[in-house]
Amino acid sequence: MLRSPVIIALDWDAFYCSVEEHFNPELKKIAFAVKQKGIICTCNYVARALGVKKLQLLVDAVKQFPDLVIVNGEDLSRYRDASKELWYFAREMVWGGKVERLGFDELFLDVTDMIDFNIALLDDLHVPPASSHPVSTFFFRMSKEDPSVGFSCPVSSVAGNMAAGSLPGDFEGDNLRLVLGSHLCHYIRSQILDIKGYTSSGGVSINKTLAKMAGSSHKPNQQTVLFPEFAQDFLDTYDIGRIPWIGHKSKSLILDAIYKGTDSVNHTMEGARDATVFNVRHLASKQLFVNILGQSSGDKLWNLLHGVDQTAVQPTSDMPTQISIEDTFKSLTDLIEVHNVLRRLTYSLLDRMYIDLMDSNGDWLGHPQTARLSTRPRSTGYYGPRISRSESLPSIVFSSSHSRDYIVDYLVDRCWMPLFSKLIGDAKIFDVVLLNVAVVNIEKAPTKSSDITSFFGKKRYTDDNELDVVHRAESPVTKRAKVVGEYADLEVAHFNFLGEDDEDVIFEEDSYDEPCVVCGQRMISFALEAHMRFHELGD
DNA sequence: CCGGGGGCCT
DNA sequence: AGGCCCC
Repeated sequence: MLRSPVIIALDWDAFYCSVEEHFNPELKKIAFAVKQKGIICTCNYVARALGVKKLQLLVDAVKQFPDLVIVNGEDLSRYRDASKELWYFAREMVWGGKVERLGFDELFLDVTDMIDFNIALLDDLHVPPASSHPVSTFFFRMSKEDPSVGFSCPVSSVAGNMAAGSLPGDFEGDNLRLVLGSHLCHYIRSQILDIKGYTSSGGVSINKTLAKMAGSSHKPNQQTVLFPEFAQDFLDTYDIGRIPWIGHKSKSLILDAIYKGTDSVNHTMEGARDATVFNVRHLASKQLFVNILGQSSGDKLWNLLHGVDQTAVQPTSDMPTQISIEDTFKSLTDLIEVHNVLRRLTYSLLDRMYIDLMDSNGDWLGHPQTARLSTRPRSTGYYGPRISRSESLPSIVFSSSHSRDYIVDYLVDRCWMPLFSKLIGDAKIFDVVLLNVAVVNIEKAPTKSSDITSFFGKKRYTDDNELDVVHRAESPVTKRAKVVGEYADLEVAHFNFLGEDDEDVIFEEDSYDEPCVVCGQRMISFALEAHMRFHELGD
């Protein structure tokens, strides 16, 4: 018999607010909201009790709630750091590190292996069906190696809520696995609260979508298990637009297709078209979905309506696939202003690269290959589509021998401004409401920290072939050496750190002037701030 | 009056 | 390069 996966979805409650409360505990007692530009992006539960809404216009909110405290949340650094910290912490507890991050405040945990292992232990105990032994408890092991690591839980009841409030027909097989999953979820949430101080909502089910929806059904600081036998009933009352992965476009296409024959008044009237999962399931078909959404999306969304979601938890990589920084404006028409904004954004972008792409030794873990500039013309509206242009990212970005100011100026003048010209066309007259600078196509640097260092440590550089291998492995650095020419590159710097070949090393002495107070590593001064964040996050 | 990100697919 | 989706 095929066993179902056990998936836990976690969602940090009012995340940006929790982070702000972490920095300023006094906020816990008062109603406050986090704003970005003219919008309330989230608010704490004290404020929600008063009626403050997420995504409410700031002007409306302050008018309606004069005492509402407003915190600016346009700089995401603290939220990103906290998000990473909680993700790392959760990952420690999940075997194989199977944890996927969605946005800053949600995680999917594939705990199937942990459940399998513990179910086997439970079977060995010959515990009879729970109904006949309602008090039987079980020690859930969190470690395969150390039998003392884990927690005690009852196997005769679930932790937290049950979706639709329904007890399953039995507590065996997949149902028992979910019961154990609910206790594991509770334990993980408790650890996160006790040690990190963040409350969360949890969902437990047999796939990502059901787990996520279950978790959303009881908030905040609660959890919900959804047994597969109730999944269809649970889903049927939902509007299809509330199913994760069914967005506005898909919903609209689906409803248009279903109600194609109906009169145009009903078409445009809100609420005239029944969009419940139940209704759509009965009026549409898999074939219809495939026809209007394409094979892969149609198939996927049709399955979702039936509680079927085959997508695996994709462990989130330590390396982001892109890094972007943006700002929005009412109107931007002056090239000098654009230049100034791009300079500011580029400073932040470099910071982000030092934080997310450099290890604590100052070595690059990944090299973005592409620079992308996006904008939004005001002519297509504040919610119109973005347009973008890309080009190869100049390798000077990875140079440790140029000042940060120099790199910023280089990028703005040689990269972003030419791309901006491409975007606005020949007329040179423009009005844009958004600028976004990004580095994408991030290639993983060859793993060097242990392997290559020990290689350098043991070997002399007498074997040309082996040296060749090293050079080829570090091709991004080699490429940079061609551009930089007279300056030393990272490989040379490495030789120097290892006490090799001091004399032909040429780099600005000031560049490596700053020792880290934690580890003593010397590095370029402008990377130190980012470097300290690594220590704070425990690498 | 108009969030700042991020991922995957086509 | 853009479109969809998520938060």
